[in-house]
Amino acid sequence: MNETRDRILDVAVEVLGEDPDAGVGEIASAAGVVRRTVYGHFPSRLDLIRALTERAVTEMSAMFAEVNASAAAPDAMWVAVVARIWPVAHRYRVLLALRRGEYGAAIHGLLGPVDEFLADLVQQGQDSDVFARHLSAGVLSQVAYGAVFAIADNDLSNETGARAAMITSLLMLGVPEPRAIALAGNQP
Amino acid sequence: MNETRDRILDVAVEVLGEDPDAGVGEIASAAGVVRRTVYGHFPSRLDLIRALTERAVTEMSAMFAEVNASAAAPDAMWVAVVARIWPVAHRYRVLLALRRGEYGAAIHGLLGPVDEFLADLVQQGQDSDVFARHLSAGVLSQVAYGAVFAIADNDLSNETGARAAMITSLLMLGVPEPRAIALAGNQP
DNA sequence: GATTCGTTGCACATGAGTGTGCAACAATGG
DNA sequence: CCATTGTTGCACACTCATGTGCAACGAATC
Repeated sequence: MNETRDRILDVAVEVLGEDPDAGVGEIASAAGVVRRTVYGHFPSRLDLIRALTERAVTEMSAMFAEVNASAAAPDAMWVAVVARIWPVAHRYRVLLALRRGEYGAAIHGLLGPVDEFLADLVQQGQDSDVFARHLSAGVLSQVAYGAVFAIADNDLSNETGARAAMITSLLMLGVPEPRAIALAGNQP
Repeated sequence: MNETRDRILDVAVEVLGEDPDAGVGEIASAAGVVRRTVYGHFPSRLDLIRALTERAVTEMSAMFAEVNASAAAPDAMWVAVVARIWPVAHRYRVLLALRRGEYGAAIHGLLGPVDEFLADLVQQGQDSDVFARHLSAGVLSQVAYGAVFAIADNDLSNETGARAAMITSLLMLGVPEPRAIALAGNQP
């Protein structure tokens, strides 16, 4: 039965979001299960976190593929990405915390595809003069979606928050304010 | 003799910057001292971190007072702040990590003055229509200087990095690109 | 030379988290 | 009814960081 396993993963992302150093015991309790059961599904705490991250990355990669298929302009694609990430951004903020911390190195690799896609998107934007070049595509993409998650963390995650996250990230990508506001107006 | 005590604090900010969960033992070794000695100066690990934070806040507050005395425009003051923070931004990135993690609540209070100053600065900028209002002054200031520290962390902390951090943070504050570039040109 | 002060090197207690082993138990389905 | 499978509830060993106690040691000071 994968039901329990799935519930553990669901709850783990939540608990670890609250406290990235939460123990297996806390996760188990929150999932309404005993610590021993968690070890039945995941040999070690690291395996749990790995499975958790892989799951999130898979989800996001699918979303990226969808957005990529739209073949829109880079800034419009960025807005589409933020719009789709936003509802679960607060949930997945743990990914940002996980790459620092104890298992940082192990997790960093799993997040590779996500980093790549965003860096590519920013690169395309820079190549077509839609995004600015104050920073390299790699760093700029990291900082920009770092800002999105930071806003999701500080602001209440409501509708106006999504707009604010879009506009703020677009601005720091070098998109002029009028166009940023226009793009944030019509979310797909 | 405060010489040892100071060295411990110096080294602690560095070691904790590498790994916010570093133990007292690691800090002691890095300071060329025995674990027991650290406890001689700081009753508990929390006391160490508190002293460390207080020291950093004191330093930054003095800098803020200086910048504030210049009575320049908010965007120019922001540039001045980033210019002065930059040389030690990589060193003080631990402060961003410390408010999450175990002692987050205890540290958060100490950082109050810093948050206040920056929020006030952004608020002034918004009041005088120099900064945009996609976000409240409190959140916007947090996200903006979060971006500065993120850039200091990812980019090599060189001269061009400082410019990039200024421009990026100014952009997300809503400063138009031409003015942002102009402001970043002449660092005091 | 005696004293003070900071440092050192242990030993020790404590607490918390990890991971394992094993027996019992409930539900599911052949 | 029986067998499989997942869960539970211990007990246990292990590691690791924290914090304390105490004797000894070295250097500077009186």
